[in-house]
Amino acid sequence: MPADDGRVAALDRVLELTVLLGRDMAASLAASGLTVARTTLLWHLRAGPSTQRALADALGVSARNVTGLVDGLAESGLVSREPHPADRRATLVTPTPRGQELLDELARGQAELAGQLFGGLSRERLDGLVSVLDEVLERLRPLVPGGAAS
Amino acid sequence: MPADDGRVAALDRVLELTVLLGRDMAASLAASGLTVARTTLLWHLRAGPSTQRALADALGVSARNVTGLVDGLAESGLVSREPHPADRRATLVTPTPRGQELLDELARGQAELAGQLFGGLSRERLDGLVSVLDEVLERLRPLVPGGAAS
DNA sequence: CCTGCACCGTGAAGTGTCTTCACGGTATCG
DNA sequence: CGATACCGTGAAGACACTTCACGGTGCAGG
Repeated sequence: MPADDGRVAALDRVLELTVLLGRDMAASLAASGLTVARTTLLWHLRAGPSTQRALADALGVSARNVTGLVDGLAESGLVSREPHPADRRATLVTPTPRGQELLDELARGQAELAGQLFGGLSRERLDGLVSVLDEVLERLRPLVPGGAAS
Repeated sequence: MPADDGRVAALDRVLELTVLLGRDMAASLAASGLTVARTTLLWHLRAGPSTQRALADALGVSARNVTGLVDGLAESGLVSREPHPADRRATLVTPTPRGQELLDELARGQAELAGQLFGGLSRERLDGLVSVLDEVLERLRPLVPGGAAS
């Protein structure tokens, strides 16, 4: 069935892309003494401080795991735990000034990577790529538990 | 710079796709009692038996790690270690009949996923996607250490 | 008020994926 | 025959995850 071949070829490209991108991120983060999981948690703090429970839900991991990740980030001086003003059970995780600097740097690195990957593409091809990926994501989301999480 | 926005938007899509696909694979494999790393190793055995050294290079991990992964797969009865006919230092990792069955099943699952993700796309859009991804991969490969590995 | 239940975060224990370093066995080349 | 490079693995350890159990807190309902 030749119709299938094109689809499997596309999936192969996507799979290789995920592998390569994953390695690239892990390597560049490791150069800064970071790990992917901790950085992902920090990244979710751009919008502002957050409860560990909320972070666990957002990342799709157990609350216990968030405790460990925050431990590591706090030890590196990137986030701080502060008491929740209204709920004494919860703790608010907040980026420190150093964490904020790092977040800005991460955003710059992301823009740079985007430029390296998609820099020479015409407007049409780029728009086409985004629209196809949106369509694929729309189909993939319901297949994955917690796919609605951003 | 609005030109940058489109590129970052594309990268966002790719990143979300990575996360979702990773979860989907991990979940469906876990349902079969497998893990991603072990299955990846098994997947590289489709072409035939292989030395652990060769597997380490192909997967981009340390030789020690391959020992552990093969241990797990052997314990599950999916691969077997056999002496290399010409080099008594090396061991050849070979899929067992059960491992072969599993490989066939994995290939079917991959084709099914490709159908679910890209099924309704027109020939043009699918070809466009593959060509854009090939171009992006071409740029990404040199950025990643070991990017030449398949 | 105060009792029961749901919730927040964390200690304990365990699995899986990875690493580096050291070592014994083997191939190979001079 | 001997130096050297290579193959796989033991030992020890880092990190990302999990479930289960427990103490502290919030929030009703009686």
